[in-house]
Amino acid sequence: MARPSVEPQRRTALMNAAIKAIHERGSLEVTMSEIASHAGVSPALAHHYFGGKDQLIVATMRHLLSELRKTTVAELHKARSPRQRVSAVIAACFSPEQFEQETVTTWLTFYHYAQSSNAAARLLSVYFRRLNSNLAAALRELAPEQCAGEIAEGAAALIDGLYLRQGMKHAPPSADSAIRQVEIFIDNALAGFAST
Amino acid sequence: MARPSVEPQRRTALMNAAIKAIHERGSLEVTMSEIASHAGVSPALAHHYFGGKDQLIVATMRHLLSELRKTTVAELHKARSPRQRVSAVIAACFSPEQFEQETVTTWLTFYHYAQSSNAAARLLSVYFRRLNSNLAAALRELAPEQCAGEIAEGAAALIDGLYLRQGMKHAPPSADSAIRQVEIFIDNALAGFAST
Amino acid sequence: MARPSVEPQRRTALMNAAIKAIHERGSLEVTMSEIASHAGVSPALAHHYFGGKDQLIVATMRHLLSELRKTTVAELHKARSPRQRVSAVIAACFSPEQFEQETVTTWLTFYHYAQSSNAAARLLSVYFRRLNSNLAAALRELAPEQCAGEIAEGAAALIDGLYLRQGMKHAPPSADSAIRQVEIFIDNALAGFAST
Amino acid sequence: MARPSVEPQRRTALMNAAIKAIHERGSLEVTMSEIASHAGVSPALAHHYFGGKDQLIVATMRHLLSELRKTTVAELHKARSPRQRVSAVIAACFSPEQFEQETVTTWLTFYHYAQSSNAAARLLSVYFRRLNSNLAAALRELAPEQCAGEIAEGAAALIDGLYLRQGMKHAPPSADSAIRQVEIFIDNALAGFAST
DNA sequence: AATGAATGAGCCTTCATTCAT
DNA sequence: AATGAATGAAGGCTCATTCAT
Repeated sequence: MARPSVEPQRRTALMNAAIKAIHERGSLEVTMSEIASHAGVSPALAHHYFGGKDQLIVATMRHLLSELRKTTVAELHKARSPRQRVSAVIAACFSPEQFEQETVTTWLTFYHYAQSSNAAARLLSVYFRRLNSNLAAALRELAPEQCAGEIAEGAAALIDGLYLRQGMKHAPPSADSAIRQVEIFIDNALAGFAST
Repeated sequence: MARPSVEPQRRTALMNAAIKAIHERGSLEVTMSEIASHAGVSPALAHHYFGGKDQLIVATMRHLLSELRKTTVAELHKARSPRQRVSAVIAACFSPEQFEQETVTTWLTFYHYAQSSNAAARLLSVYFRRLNSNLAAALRELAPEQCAGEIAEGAAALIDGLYLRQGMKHAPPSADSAIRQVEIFIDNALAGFAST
Repeated sequence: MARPSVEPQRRTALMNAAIKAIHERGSLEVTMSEIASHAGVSPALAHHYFGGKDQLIVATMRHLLSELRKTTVAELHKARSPRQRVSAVIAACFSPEQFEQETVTTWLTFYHYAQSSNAAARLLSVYFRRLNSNLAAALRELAPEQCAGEIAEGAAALIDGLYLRQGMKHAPPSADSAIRQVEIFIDNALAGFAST
Repeated sequence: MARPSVEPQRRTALMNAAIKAIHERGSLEVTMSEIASHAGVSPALAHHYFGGKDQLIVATMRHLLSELRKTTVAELHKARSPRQRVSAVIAACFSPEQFEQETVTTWLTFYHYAQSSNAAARLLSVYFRRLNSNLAAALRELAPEQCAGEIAEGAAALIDGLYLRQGMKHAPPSADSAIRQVEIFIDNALAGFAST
């Protein structure tokens, strides 16, 4: 039986180490050494597996993005109505895995990174589109096309804003109140449309 | 008559140069040389006037913040009702001076910087409090204490989210749609409360 | 019967791989990985068989030198007169095996290497002496001791110079014209001595 | 009166330091630190003035080349006949400034460098052309076109070969014997032509 | 016999910062 | 008031080399 390759383990370990390191510094201004030592390996190994710092960062972004996606898919699977599907998307964004301090900080750092890295910008725009289309798809069954799009946009912006503010605080994240804010936003928006 | 010192001019020029440079790079990873040459002076002079890079950055933040404050005060001055005062605060946030591409980019960069700089964090928390209290003060005359606070928080988060998304795009900012989003949010929220 | 060891094959393969790699880079700044992958093996194996990069390089030099020697001996064997022996030595230097692009490049690289490696310098001085004594031995039968030595020295320098210039060009080597240059040199030198 | 800029001084000092350092190591595998400390400055300054290691190396080549050119021009100026012009070119190549140990080593190193650097290759080909045309121009007045070209090529190759061999030795250079070799080569070649 | 995994050491380069003028 | 000159400190990256399997 072939000896199982350690590469995937190392890669995952290094990406998690990157998240930790980024959270500690609060920015991408972390050294490869810092990241590597968080993973208990040498900086050279990080280069070996990722080819460079930028690539490690981007891989980590991709990693986080795919985690979010998995969570979203899982939540959507449980939903039984359009409105529940909206809630599912929101819940995924603020699920414990996504909304813990380290992840939020890293997330915001990536937002920032996207301003100078094309690769990062592309990844984020994928996320933007996905979030938007997930929300809009469900909302279109609850409001006319026009409104659905606008509500989705507002909700997405609100979610980002809540992340951002969460990232600023040094307090542990309170997912519940964040979720409530967005849910109320949706409810009010749908009600506002109906009463027109 | 004493020859007027050029110091204030230089300081302002350098802070504006910093904003430009930060916008170009999309991050604080700009060299002092870059900033200085944007202002047409030597890097050494920037040091002379500000004492260091961090201090120049923080001064620039303060500068931006005070601009926003002035605009807000001016807008509030024109308001004739509580609801108009809410709109005034919103309008100030998205006023042309504040919401042009360069400023938005810089703003986001500062958000990010606050995660690793205490001075920046302090400044931002001042902004947070002020925005929140401005909104809440007006809202308290339109909804009960409890609700007012929550609506203010939501509005603030939404504003930040809209800034953030604006900063990502490479398109020119569209203040109007942003304002509309927030205004509708407020309206819906107030309506939602009323119907309870 | 014992399975024949693969060691000699591997060693030869690695030395040829080194020649190829050196030619491609145009210098000794090739990585062990490059060399090893040219031979289709892992870098670790190259270490295993040679003990280190320097030793692989030196072994490759020795390899090339012994090839040249074989060719020279073969050519000398065919010669039937002193003058033909001179031509034999020259012909060997520019024989197809020796004077192909890859070999020339590698050869020059070794010249360069000799400036910082004692082992390389020793090997090269062996080559120098051998070339010189081969030429001088034949020439002594055509001119007095004194002259023979000087002509041999000149011829050797000329040969090196032609190699050097060949190595610079990116065109395929033209052995014929090189040989002609040296032969004419010899002829003229002998004629020059005679007319004294 | 304007303070005289130290830039030219530093640049020259650094190029000379590079020559020294290269001579010591016998190759371009010298660190910027080594070079800089030979010049008594920090490595950062070398970068400041040259932009990088490669550029410092190429500048040094250019420097050496222009020295050689100056010497050649000066020697040619003293020549009174075609044959003397040939001698002038040869003398320049082996003049004390050019043919001291350090310079020779550096020169050979550059030959080698040209195999992997386009900039270096371009510079060297300029030297080649110049040397060749200087020799050929003078020779054309002493022998027919055809021959002149071939003799010039041979002389150039011989000169390079003598440099190369000088660079190998650890003994001080003996310009005289080198010059004599080339002069005899020329004389014999011209005589050889005449007797045809 | 052979290699994947891992690392230590070292180099180029960048940049904020200082200082003499 | 202003700057050219210079540097120390630090980070990303490469690569020969080692070792357990």
